[in-house]
Amino acid sequence: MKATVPITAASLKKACAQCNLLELCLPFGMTDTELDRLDELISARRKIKRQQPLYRTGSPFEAIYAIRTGSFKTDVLLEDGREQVTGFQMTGEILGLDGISNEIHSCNAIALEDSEVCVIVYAKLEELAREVEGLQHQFHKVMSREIVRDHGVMMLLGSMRAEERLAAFLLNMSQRFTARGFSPAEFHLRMTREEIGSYLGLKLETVSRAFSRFQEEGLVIVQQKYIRIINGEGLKKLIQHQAAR
Amino acid sequence: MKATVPITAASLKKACAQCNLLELCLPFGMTDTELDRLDELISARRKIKRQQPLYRTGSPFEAIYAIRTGSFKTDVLLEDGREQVTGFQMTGEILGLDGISNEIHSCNAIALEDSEVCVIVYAKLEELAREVEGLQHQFHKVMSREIVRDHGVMMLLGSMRAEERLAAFLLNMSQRFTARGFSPAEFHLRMTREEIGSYLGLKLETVSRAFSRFQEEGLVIVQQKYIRIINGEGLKKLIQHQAAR
DNA sequence: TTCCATGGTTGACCCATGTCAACCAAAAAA
DNA sequence: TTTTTTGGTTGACATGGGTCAACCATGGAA
Repeated sequence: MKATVPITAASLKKACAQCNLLELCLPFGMTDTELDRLDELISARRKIKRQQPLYRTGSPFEAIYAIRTGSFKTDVLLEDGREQVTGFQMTGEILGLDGISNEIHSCNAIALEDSEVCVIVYAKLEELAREVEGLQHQFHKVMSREIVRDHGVMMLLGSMRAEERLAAFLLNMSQRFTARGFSPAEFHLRMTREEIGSYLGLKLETVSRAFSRFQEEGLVIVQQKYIRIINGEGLKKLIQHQAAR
Repeated sequence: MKATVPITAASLKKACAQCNLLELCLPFGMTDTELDRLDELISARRKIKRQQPLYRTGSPFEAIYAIRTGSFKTDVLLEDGREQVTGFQMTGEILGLDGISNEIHSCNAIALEDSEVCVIVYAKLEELAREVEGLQHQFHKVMSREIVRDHGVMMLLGSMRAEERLAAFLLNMSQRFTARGFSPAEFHLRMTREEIGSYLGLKLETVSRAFSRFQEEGLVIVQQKYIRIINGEGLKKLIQHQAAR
């Protein structure tokens, strides 16, 4: 909690109502009158430096977080050091839902770049959700969406081959950048090959080779973390038509 | 909805308060006074025959379900026919949370044996959760637990080798049977090798071979779906000490 | 500017798991 | 009962992706 910046009432007034991430974040779909009530919800903002944790496995759960700027990864570690990246999160997305079940976080959330989050104290969220129907509903949707997303990742990990996984990953990133007003075809990845590999259940060499093959086939242009999608349809076909494994 | 059995007020009065699955199900941890209010929540029960769907991908979402008897699998299908089993559910566990996000179910829920569920109309649940704090809290915990569980499966799929996955699966089943008052060491699996394989991201032959190897090593006794765990510690060690892959 | 550290690429080789096929066992159907 | 179907086991072989190693590129530090 060290880097938490408590914010004056003035600066956070209309925190959500004025935020340009409204459409992507927890308050999506709420009415204006409902939105006004959200001002009570954001108690503070917090800046996290690149590579620093927002929270760690085992730390007590007291808040969830909405990403204002930057991006994160979440991961789970095994005793023997193996790491499984369980997700990459971008602006407007919610972190910390894993903590509700046991009042302890069950994964690490690490900033991929210097980032800022809105701190949503969970007790306050529950309280407000009981009064504001739209907030309750949206919060449930956010949790459900996370479950659906996780099922998609299981599909990736359990049933797809290396190139399909990477193609699905790129299309997913593209779609999320698009939703944030960036180009669907051109973006900078914030994570390393190793982190992509961990997420996709592959070794970094395999990720690197798949990128190279995509480039050879004219599907994308890759320059380290810079990605340009040349043939998005080709990537989609790769996923659909590839033989079962 | 065809097989839904609307139940008379009398028969469902105290539906939850009297249910012996209380400790495993949604109402866990609620106070007695809170529990009394749950009677309004269970609108009907529904019987599902083995192999029949409780709901399907794409069907409109209107309720979640608590399993009273029997068990289910949930799966996601790709256009090309590939199946990913995303989970196996036992008594007291909640099905249908995937539907909240888009008001459409995003997976299939199939009965592994003749089963019965309590139908919890979602609109009613939200309504009641706004009034009954304990219900709200428990519901959030159930969703969060599902997210944490899914992360565990990602760990399995992304970072563990075949035998580790199966060992983790067996230990998980054992633990869940135990929680339901059955033997930790002896149980009947309700799913086929193919379904286990799909869940674990393996082919059924690989599952079968891993079972055989466990048996050779004296860790378990396997007779088709009947499992007897001889050396649970051995299974645990298998997961912890196996070299990274 | 040069140096160093980190991250990325590529090649050669290997092994865990997939594929294909035969056969067996149990349960369901006739 | 016998027959059929479905599910499970096992073997032989193939291959996708892992492992190990060398090298390259980039960006930050000095």
